Amino acid sequence: MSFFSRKMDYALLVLSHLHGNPDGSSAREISAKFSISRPFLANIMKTLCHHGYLSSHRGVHGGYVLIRKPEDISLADIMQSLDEPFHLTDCSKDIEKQTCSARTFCPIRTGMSGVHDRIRTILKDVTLAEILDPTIKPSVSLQFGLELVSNGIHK
Amino acid sequence: MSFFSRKMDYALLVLSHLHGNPDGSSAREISAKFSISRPFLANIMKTLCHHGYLSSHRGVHGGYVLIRKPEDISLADIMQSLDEPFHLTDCSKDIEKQTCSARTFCPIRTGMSGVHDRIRTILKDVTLAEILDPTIKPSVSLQFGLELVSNGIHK
DNA sequence: TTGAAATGGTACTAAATCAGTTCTATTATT
DNA sequence: AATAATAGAACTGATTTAGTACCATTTCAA
Repeated sequence: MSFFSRKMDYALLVLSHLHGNPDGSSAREISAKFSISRPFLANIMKTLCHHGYLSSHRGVHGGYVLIRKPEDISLADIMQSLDEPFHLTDCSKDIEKQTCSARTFCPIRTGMSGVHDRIRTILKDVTLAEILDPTIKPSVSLQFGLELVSNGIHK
Repeated sequence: MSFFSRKMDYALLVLSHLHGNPDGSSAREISAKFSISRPFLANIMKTLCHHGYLSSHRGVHGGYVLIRKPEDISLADIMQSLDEPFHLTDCSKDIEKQTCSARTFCPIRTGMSGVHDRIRTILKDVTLAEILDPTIKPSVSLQFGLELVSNGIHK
């Protein structure tokens, strides 16, 4: 198994694509471009919209627009929205709840906690902005706000 | 799903326990101490032995002994021995094989590769020595070699 | 010499998770 | 009215994980 689920991977693809297309794009368009299952991708985009990353517009020329700044979207955020929060081992959750039966004598508890924190730090520090390929720039800058988006897609 | 499989988690437990018990220990003993399925743990210990982390001794007072130095065992090593090498996404493998259909225009390829490397670095850098609870000292030092191990367990 | 306790090796199985599908409803454009 | 999009929910198939089961071999001790 991979560290990132396909949902996670596709979500990053969607967010990156939408960053490069500030006028918005549809599930059909993106699934075609990257040869990805359309309904599966559509579900992911619904979820991203639901969690406030995207705004949506229904109807014939509908689609989604990225409404959060890439610097404000961390990998940890996306993971939590689509799958579940990062945890190193099954017992990470038990430890938080103090239900691990070996908690008083577990020889790796402290060490694992350190590893957990180190990976978690990466996931919180790395944002979409860092993932974006620097050769791909948005065709219309978002810095002036969504009001400037040409077809007026909004939520 | 957790980042580390149970096999991985239990393996770290086994290695740590054996470090604290240089005379060796058996699957029965460890499974009892940590309330873990014995046959499952036994399989993991077989694998660890097979990959050269442990030596084994059959028979009534048999068991396993840790034969690699904790500083020489990285998390990446253990992961590779028990499950498979770390990879960030499914397409990590495709990228290596140049079979990703979007490789020429994938907007996240470079960025993901960077994240992959950062996590991989942690897994290669963190060793069993760092995981071990510093308050637990082996009762007999291994620094003089296995010949000194009291019951003469060897492979 | 026999029984118990350990590993060696392999194959198998049940449950959980992931990836993806299906269906129906609603909205908007042409 | 037809079409193309999202909204939402339930469902399914395939894969993976976690754990079992079995039998053989080795060793020790009574």
